[in-house]
Amino acid sequence: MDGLTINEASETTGWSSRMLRYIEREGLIAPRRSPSGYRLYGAEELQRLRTLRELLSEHDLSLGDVGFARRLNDDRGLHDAVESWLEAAPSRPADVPVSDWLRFEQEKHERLLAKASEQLTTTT
Amino acid sequence: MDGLTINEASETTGWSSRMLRYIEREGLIAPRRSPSGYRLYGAEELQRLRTLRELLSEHDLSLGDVGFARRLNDDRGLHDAVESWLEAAPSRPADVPVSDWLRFEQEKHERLLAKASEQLTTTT
DNA sequence: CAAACCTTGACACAGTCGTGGTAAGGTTTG
DNA sequence: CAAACCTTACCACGACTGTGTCAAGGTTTG
Repeated sequence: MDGLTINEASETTGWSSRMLRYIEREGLIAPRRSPSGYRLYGAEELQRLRTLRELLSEHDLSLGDVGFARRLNDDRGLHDAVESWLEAAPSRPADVPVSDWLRFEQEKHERLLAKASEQLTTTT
Repeated sequence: MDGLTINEASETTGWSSRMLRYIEREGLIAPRRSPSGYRLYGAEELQRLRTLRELLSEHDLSLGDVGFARRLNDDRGLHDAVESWLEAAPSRPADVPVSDWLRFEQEKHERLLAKASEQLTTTT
């Protein structure tokens, strides 16, 4: 029997058995099965389970995020569609120079100040 | 005034003004602002808003998914981290040949059948 | 065969997502 | 200045996430 059962894997990885099944359903880590259907986690899966925990906490990701990244890797069509949409234009469009953007906040501030002093002086 | 205000953009894109603000907060489409802070949507943004709708429905994605894809594009460190985790091992490890995997269900089925007939014949 | 595992499926529950609405307050323009 | 916009911030609410627990039933092994 070369492989840990789900509860053994749970102990060495820190993931609850419930979460191990959940992770599998998300398509992230699917251990092989014994002839009777028991999950058998090998050294490789155990390592990946540990690094998965780090990946999530260090970059503030959800399991769904990683699952989506996997979809992007597996499905070229999806990857290209998303990629082309993203590249179609940056979130701050090219025709809006950074200077304008940065100036926005400042102008707003100035206007508010101007308005304020106006109202202080020209009390209608 | 070259640009539609949020409600005008809402009418031509189908997104509610509420969602346009939400989409902006997700980092997907940030229109430039008038000096007083009004959002001004240009032709490019309007087009992207329409294609965004298609992207989501055709590939069954969420706004969060696209936002995450954007993070992957913008943050090389994140991209590499996720990528290396994914490449570390396929969800169906190499040491589990497809044939084994496929055979699993069948064997399970056979075992169940065998068990059933056993119990029918050797009634304890 | 009984104890101690494993499996899938279902109920539960707090938290976040996607959406709408409302409130309090600037902006624009007749 | 009043109507009709816009802004941000908050409450609401169903649906999905992440997680636990329990139930009904197979597997393994002393």
